[in-house]
Order: sequence, then structure tokens, then C-alpha cells
Amino acid sequence: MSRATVSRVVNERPSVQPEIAERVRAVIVELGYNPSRVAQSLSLGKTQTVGVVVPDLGNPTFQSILHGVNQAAATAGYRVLVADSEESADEERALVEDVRRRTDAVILCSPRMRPSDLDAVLPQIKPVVVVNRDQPAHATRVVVDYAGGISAMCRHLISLGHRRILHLDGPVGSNAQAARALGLATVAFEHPEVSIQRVPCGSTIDAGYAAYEAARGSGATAVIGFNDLVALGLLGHAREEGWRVPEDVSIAGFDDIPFARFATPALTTMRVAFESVGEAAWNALQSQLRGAVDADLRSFTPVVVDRDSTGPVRAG
Amino acid sequence: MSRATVSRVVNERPSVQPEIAERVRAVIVELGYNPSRVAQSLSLGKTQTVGVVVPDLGNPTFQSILHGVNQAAATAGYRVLVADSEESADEERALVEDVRRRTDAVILCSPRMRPSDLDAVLPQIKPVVVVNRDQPAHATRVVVDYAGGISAMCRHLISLGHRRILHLDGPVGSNAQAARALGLATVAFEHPEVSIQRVPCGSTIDAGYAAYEAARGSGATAVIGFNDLVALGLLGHAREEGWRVPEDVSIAGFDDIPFARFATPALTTMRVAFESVGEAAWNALQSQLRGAVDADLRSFTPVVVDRDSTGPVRAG
DNA sequence: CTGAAAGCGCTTACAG
DNA sequence: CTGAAAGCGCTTACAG
Repeated sequence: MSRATVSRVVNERPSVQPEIAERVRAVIVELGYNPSRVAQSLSLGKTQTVGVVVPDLGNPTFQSILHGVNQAAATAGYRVLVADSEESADEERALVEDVRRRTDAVILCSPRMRPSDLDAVLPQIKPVVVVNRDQPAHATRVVVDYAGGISAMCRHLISLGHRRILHLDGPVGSNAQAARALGLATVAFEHPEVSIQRVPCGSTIDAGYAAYEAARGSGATAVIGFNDLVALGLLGHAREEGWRVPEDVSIAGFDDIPFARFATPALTTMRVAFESVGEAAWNALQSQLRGAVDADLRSFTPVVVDRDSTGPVRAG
Repeated sequence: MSRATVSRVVNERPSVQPEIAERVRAVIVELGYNPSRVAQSLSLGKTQTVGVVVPDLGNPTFQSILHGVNQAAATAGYRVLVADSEESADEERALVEDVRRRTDAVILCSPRMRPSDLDAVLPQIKPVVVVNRDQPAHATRVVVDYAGGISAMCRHLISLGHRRILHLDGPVGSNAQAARALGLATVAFEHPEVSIQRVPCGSTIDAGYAAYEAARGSGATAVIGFNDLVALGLLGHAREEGWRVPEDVSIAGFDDIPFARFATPALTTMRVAFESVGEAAWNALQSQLRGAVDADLRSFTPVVVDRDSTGPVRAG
């Protein structure tokens, strides 16, 4: 009953005589023996653990990605180590390196570090997949196509008969707003018969409320808020003024916050399946763990969640 | 330049000649040497990692607890390994044991396993702290006092002059509803001059909407919904019927969902600081890691978030 | 101040 | 089928 034998029965190697295996098992439960995973990891050269580093664990987006990664990793017998850089671009690099030292691979979500740091660190820590960042074209990445998302929403509205669409812009200079402008421009180019306007607004419920005048005065039959709060603000003001939704105007948001489906009318919006993003990140990582070397890119397009706040344009 | 020396400079032991330390450092960066944390862990007998196991990583409550633990642990130089039992009481025990084998301690959130399993597993995996479960009185635990929370809300309403309070009950037989009933009864006992009624309702926005008749007919000047959705449903119906909030009736919810502060009027509700719960769990764990042996209990009472949907009772 | 050696707790090729 | 031995990559008492 050497330790080699014990190791063999613990790992269920067939080459152990049944009766002695049985005896070993009995002693194991009797002593409450627990093999040390740390020692196993050192001996085997792998931890069966992956790291997930995010800029803000309090952000629902990253929570969902983490959830998706964890589910997929667990299925494959891996555990997840989390780390939160708390938006510190400076500490992020050291954090990632530390996480990588304890794990077999890492998923780096929305890294805040500079491109030069990212380029430098990526080779040090592979296998690695980068989530939600445009940067290193040669890295394995999974991204969200926000521009494609807003285009999809426009096309949905167009298919409903709308020809005058208004977008309530978000914070100027924000990444999200830039993607929005791009997606809108794409649709405008594809559909010269459709008028797509934009008006400055913001990202809060109050901004949406305040955009009522501009929206109603625009002549648009469909309004897309920068996000759900904006759309909800407009929705509230529209109700107060008797501007009926969706009879007189269709209103849509973006993000699918939990409350959106409880609004009256329930808010049409766009959702990104961040759990799926996490799952895709895991899959990409796993193919690297199995030896694939190609960089690849997986892109997720937000999908339209069609509820009651949008409808066919009314024959006017 | 033996490995012992390298180890000493990596760990910044003072007993190394400056020039040789410098030379070692140079070689380290040149070679891109990364000490293996796994080997360190084995040698030192600790991983500087704690496990957090939850029944559902998709649940915002557990996400917040995780966030709180992670922040506190990071400050202390610890990393967090997450694990999600996906509500499986059967797999939970093996999961916890596996997590414990890879870490120095574990925080067990809302364990679903049977009391007997919990009793059996706790001694095997200590240091451990149990979050959000009444069970083993002798274990180190941190819990949320929901009964105390609803009492606090009632007292708040009473201080505003309300003498007729109505509670819209949640799902019968649920743990949460039992705590509510208990808290309500406590206040009723303390304040014989106050009428505290309960009426069956539910936990959805539609249930809250449907409770309008019962609420308005009850004669209550303040209504507490089982949760925010219920309160919001009632709020919407009240607005439709011209029952003014908070002039005619005060309405309060429970949970402080993200949308609550955006409602019109902004919804008074109760919040549990789950990040703080996580932080407290970490603190309790750390004192065990440092050698404390006493079981202790930390209880968090939800706090009133006073917004615009409640106000002083109107002179009738 | 520095190095040789033992030890942390496993796994596994290599003999027997 | 089973065991002695080497090895995974560190740390640290013990000598020098």
C-alpha cells in the first residue's frame, strides 16, 4: 500500500487489484483523506483553473460574462478565479500576470490598459482571450457589435413601415455613441428612402423625459433611445401628454434592463446575451488549451427584443 | 546565484548583497522569469485564495456578495475562486469540498444542502463562514434580518404619522413571507395603537396592479408591497385611478431594485447592502485564518431607502 | 551573506 | 499488479 498505489486508486487507474483498491478506499474514508489539489497541480503542471479579470465586478455586464464563463468552464471540469482591477489601468497588468500564475489561462474582459501594455502582456500570459476590446487584431477575441445592433433595430422598425426614425443620442464622445452613429449611418446608406435623424439627448431617464418636445416635433414615427432609461423617460412624458405608444409613436430602448419588460407598454429594446459572450470566451480559450494556435474573432450582435412599445406605423 | 538566493530576492529578504540582488533582478527580467504560485502554495502550505460558493451566480444577490468578498479579500492580498452549485443541493457538498481543496478557506452562501450534510461538511472544510442560513448555530455565520427590516419600515411609516398600514403579502409558504409576517407581528405588538393588516398578493408587478382595489378599500394610509415590483404595480394602478402618491397614500417596496429610484414618484424601499454582507463574511473568515476559533454571528438589517413615494400622513 | 539539502504532497515512468 | 525513486518548482532551516 505505497503512496503510488493510493494515487492510483484515487485516480481510478484500472491497474489495481480490486481487493486492495477496496481496502485503500476504506482507509481513505476512515482517515478522511483529501488529496491536495495544489500538489496535484504542481505535479501535473496544470491547475484546471482559469482566471477571469474584469474592470468592475459590480457591473452587471461583467457579472453576466463571469456567469457565462463559469457555467461553461464548470462543464469542462474547470474552476474560475475572479479578479477585479477596479478600473485601474495601472494595476491591471500586474493583476493579470498574478492571476495567470495561479491558473492555466485567462479571460481578459474589457482591459483598460494602454494598447502598448496590452501588446506586451498578451504573449506573456497566453493562453488568453480578450473580451470586448478592438485592440490587438492578432489576439483571440470575442466582441459585441453595437453598430450592427442598432442597424438591426432600424431594420426592424423599417420592416414595420416606419420611414422617419429618430435616435436620441447618448453622451458625445462615448464609445457607445460612436458605434450608434456608425450603425445609423449604415442603415441610412442602405435605405435612402428612410429619414434617420439624430438629436442630442443623454443617457438618463431625465434626459429622455426632456427629449419629449424634440421627439414629438421631429415628425418621426419611431424613436430609439440611447438606452432603456432614456426610452423610459420619453415613454413617461409621452403618456402624460397623451402621445400614444405605440399607436402614435413607436419607442425603443437599448440594453434590456430588467425593468424594461415591466414598463407600460412593455419596452422594445436590444439585448446582448453576455452569458453567451462569456461562454464563447470559454470556448475560444478551450480550443487554445487543446492546442489550437489561430487567433480568431467571435462577434455578438445585440438582438431585438420586440415588445409592446413598438408597432406598425399607422396609416396617416 | 543558487535558487535559494533567487527565492530570497524575489521575496525581498534583506539578507542579500545589493549588487548580487541587482544582478538577479536583471536576469529575472531578461528571462521573463515568473515564479510559480502553485509551487509557492505547496511549499508555504497556503494558497492565499478563498473560495466562494453560491447556488446561482446569475442572481444579483450573490453577485453582490461575491463583489463584496472579492473587494475585501483583494485588499488583504487574497484571490477569490468562485463556484456555482446551480441550485443543486446534491452536488453542493462535493463542490464545496473540491473548492476547499484548492483554497485556504471557503465562504458558503445560502447553502441548499440538508442540515445533516451541512453539519457533516462544515468541520471538514473549515475555516468556513456560512452566509444567509439559519442552520448550524455553532458555525460562524452572517445573516440578513428580514424580519427586522420590515419592522424598521413600519416604524418609519409610524413616525410619519401612519396608523393604518397594509402589507401586500408575498407567496405563501416562502421563507421571505414568513420573515415578513414575523416582523409585522413584532411591530403590531409594540404599537397597539397601529392597525397592521395583511392581504394576500404575490410577488409580481401584475399582482401589485391587481391589489389596487383591496389596497384602496382597506382604509390604509400606507401600503408596503412584498417587493418593489408589487409596489410599482400598485403605483401604476394608483396613478391611473387618481389615487395620489404620497398625498393620498404612501407606498413602499422592498429590495431596492435598480429601477426603484427612477419610478414616478421615486419608490421608497428597503435595501440590503449585500456587498457589506460579503465584506463581513470575509472579515469573519479572516479572523478565523488568523486563528480565532469562536463561532460568531453577524446580522444585517435592511435599511429604509426613503424616497418620494412615502410621506407624512395627511390630516384627514 | 550564500548554498546544499530537505521538504511541501502529489504523479508516473521504470523496474520488478 | 505494485513499489522505490525521481520530479514538479518553490521555501527555509541549517551549515559554512
